[in-house]
Amino acid sequence: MVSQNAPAWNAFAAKLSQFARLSRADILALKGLDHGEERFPAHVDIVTEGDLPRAAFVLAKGMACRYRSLPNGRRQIITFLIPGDLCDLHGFLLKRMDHSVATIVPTRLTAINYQSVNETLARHPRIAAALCWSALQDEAILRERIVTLGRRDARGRVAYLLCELVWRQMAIAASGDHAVRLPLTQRELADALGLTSIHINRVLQEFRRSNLITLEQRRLTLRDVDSLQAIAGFNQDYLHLGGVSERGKRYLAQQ
Amino acid sequence: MVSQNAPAWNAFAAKLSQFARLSRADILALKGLDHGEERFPAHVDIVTEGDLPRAAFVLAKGMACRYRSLPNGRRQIITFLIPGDLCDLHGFLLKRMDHSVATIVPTRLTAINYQSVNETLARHPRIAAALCWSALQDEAILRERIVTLGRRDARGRVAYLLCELVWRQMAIAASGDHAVRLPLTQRELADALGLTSIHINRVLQEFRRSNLITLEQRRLTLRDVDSLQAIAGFNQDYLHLGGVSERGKRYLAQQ
DNA sequence: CGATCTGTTGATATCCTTCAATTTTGGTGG
DNA sequence: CCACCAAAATTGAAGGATATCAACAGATCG
Repeated sequence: MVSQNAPAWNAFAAKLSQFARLSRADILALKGLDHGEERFPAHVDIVTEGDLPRAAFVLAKGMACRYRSLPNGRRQIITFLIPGDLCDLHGFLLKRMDHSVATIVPTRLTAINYQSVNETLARHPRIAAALCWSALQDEAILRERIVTLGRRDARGRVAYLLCELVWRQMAIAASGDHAVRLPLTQRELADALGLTSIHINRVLQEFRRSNLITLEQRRLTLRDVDSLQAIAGFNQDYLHLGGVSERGKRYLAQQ
Repeated sequence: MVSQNAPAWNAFAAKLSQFARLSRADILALKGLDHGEERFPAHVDIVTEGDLPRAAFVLAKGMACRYRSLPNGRRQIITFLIPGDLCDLHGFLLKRMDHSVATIVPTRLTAINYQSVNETLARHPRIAAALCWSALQDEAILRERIVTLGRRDARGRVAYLLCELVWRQMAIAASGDHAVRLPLTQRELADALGLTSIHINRVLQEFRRSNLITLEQRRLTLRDVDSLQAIAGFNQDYLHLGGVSERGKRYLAQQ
C-alpha cells in the first residue's frame, strides 16, 4: 500500500519536526500510515458538506481549502491546506461534514490508514505529541482568523493572510527569501478574508505600489515583512514555531 | 483532592454524554481527574497572553471567554466558555499562551490532574472518544464563527450568536423553552461579533420590536427560532448534537 | 483562437462606525 | 434604605470603509 510518495511524508515529517525531534523509527512509522495516494484536479470538492466524512489524509502536493457555502450564495473559506497538513484525523466519529473541502490546484492526497493510527501513536509518543501540537497549531490558526475577520480592516486582513501563508510554507520547505508560490485568485483571497475581490485588488495594488510585496505569475514575495506585520498588528507567535515548552519536554521524556 | 463540586462534573458529564453513553465507571473516572476548585471574580483574567499555559480545567460555574487584544486597543472575543467546557487539555505543550481567557461573571474552575489524564483515557475509551468529539465540536464552533464574521451582516451575526449560546446551554441543562441566562453586555457581544456596541444595540432593539427575542434582566428568550435561523442563514448541524456516526460506534465497540 | 475566467478601473450606494449626549441600570457606601 | 457614582444602554447625526454595479482589458485554456 505504500505509495511512491516521498514529498508527502517529507512535508508531513518536516511539519511535525518543528514540534518534536523525530527518530528514524518515528519517520518510518509515519510512512507506515500510508494507505495509498489519490489525485484530484483543480477546483473540485474532495469532500462536500453533508457527506459522511472520508478517511483522514495528508495533503501531499498542491493546495486545498475548507469552505462553507451560505444560502445567499456567498461562501467563506475557513482554512487553506498546504503540503504536510493533516486533515480530519478523527473526523470519522462524525455523521456528516459541516463544511466542504475543495482543491485549488491539482492536488494529491495520501490517505491515512486509521486502523493503525492508535497503535502507531501508542508506540511513538513523539509522534503523538507532535500531532497533538499540530492540532493546537491548527486551532490557533482558526483563532487568528477570527481575530482578523472581527477586528482588522481590509489592509490588515490581506497583510495577515499573506504573512501566514508564507510562514507556513517556509516552515515545511525552508526558503529564506520570503517568496512562495501563491496559486490563489483574488476571488479566493476575498472569500477567505470576508471582502470582495474588487477590494482585494485595490489593497494588493496599494501594497505593490508601496513595495511591500511583489505578486506576479502566481509568485508572492514579501518585500517588507515588518511593515506588513505593523499593518496587521500582528506577529507570528500564534503559529508556535519555536518548539515545545520545558514542561512538554519533561512530559515527553517520561513516555 | 476531590472538591464538593457536583455541578462541574454534572455539566461536564452531561456535555460528554451527548457524544457517547458513559457508564457509572466512566463518570467516576471523570471525577477522579478533579484536582481542586478555584474561584475567580467577574472580569478577571484566568490566563493572560504570553503566560505559560496553566493546567487544564473544566469550567464548573459561571462564564468566561477567550479573547485577544490588538495593538490598536481593540479586542476580539474568540469563544465563550460555559459550564462543562474543557479548556486547554494539551495546552501544557506550548511555551506561551497566544491569547487570554477572562471571566465574565464570578466563575469556578475545576483544575484537571493532567498526570492522570493519559491513564484515564487509556482505561476509558468512551471518555477518550467523547473528549475527541468535544474537541471536534469546539473546532466546528470556531469555524462557524469564521463564517459568521466573514460573510454575515450584523443581523445575521447577532442571530447566529444568540442561537449558539442558547443551544449550547440547552445541551448541558435541558430547558425546553429556549430561555437562558445571558450575562453578556452589549460591549461583549460586540467584541465577539466584530461590531460596535452601538450597532449591537440597534440590532437587538429591532429583534425585540419584531418579537424575535426578549432580553431583559440578563435573561434571553428566543421567541422565533425559525426566523432567527433564517436571518443568519444557519442551522445547528455544526454543533453535531445528534450523536456519533455508525462508524464511530463500531470503532468504540472494538476498544 | 474563441470563450471564459481573472484582473482592473470608475462611479455610486450602503452598512456600519464614530462622535456626542442623555437616560437607565446596577453597585456601593453612608 | 437611600444617595451617589460608574457602567451600560439608548438615541441622533455625520462620516468612512467597503460593497455593488458596470464596463473593459488581459490571461488562460480547451
